Amino acid sequence: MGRAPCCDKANVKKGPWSPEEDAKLKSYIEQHGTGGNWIALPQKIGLKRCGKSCRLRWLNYLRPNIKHGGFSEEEDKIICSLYISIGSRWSIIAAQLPGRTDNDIKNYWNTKLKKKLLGKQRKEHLSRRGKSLKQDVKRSASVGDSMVPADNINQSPYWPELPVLAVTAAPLMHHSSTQEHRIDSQASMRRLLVKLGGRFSDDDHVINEETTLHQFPNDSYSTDQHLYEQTVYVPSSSSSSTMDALNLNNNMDAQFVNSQYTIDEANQHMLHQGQSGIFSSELQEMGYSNPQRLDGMEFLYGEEMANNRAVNHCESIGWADTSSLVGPPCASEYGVIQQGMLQDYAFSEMRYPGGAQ
DNA sequence: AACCCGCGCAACCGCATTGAC
DNA sequence: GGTCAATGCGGTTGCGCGGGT
Repeated sequence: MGRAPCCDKANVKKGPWSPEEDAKLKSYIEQHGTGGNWIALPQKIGLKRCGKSCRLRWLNYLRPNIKHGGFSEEEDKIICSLYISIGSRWSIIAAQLPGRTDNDIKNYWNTKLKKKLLGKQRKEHLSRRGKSLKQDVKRSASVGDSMVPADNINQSPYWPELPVLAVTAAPLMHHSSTQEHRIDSQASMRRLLVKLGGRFSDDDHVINEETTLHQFPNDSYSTDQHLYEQTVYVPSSSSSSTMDALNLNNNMDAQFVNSQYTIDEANQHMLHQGQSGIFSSELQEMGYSNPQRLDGMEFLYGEEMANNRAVNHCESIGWADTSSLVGPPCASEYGVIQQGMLQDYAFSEMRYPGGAQ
């Protein structure tokens, strides 16, 4: 029992749109609007197109103020940051980039940005691999031991130097203001993700975590507002409309869509928690003994992260609760992209061992 | 010149969600 | 509360183009 088709496929034209069709659709919508019914619209204009197709054409191409191509460095960072934060929710990401469509961003990510990241990842890997090898040779020579670097004995051939992340089972409860802020931010991010539709695999733990997170004595609006203010930046230029939207309802999605996400802040939050911990459990499930690998992503996080990671990778992290973030609609995608990158990377290593191309 | 291959992008497909009844 | 149609969304496909052989 299949799904009923949205239109009569036999009488519907498919494929690229002609300029005439574009003109018809554009002029009609500019004059009359969509009429709230995309299905009926093509018949009204006399287009042999599916309503969905018309909608897509309008949204992705004919709509005014659409930008195509030429993504800036800033936009790159926003896309990457949001992808890491919320996964492949392109419509939400697109809402943060005026003039960009979800389709455009999706294509850009799949064809360029992902590769760009992998390129950086690879570069970093090679440079550190070089350094590591030199050190290993030096060490082996001084110890007079086997030529096999001690670090590499238990490692996958394609993952020559992955730091091990120790994931703690419970949030850390330190009392320095920095730590408080850290845990606070972590909980904020987590809650934001939950509100965006994420969920946590260890729902049983969630209860415990909620009671453990003394920073959040209750679930009051003020707390949510606090976390929202922490994680969302409302640009002054559009503050009135955005604030209207915020005041009109408590729908976090709407708030998110109608506001500007503080990318840097979000990154800071995640990075201070050891953001890559998010992936750890899933990667471990996938059989990667050394899941902590974000090489090439450092540019998203800045020098601080790049440096901190080296220091922190053996420490317990306060992001432990979110390390188990899984499941639809977005959380699992962290793992997916990480998995994708890992697989891509491993594959390229198989083809070009040692990075020689 | 012909063919192959990879890339970028527009469009399609089908599932999920929403809203009206 | 259930059903169904419309809409939204993300993944995937297919085509055109340019570069390489």
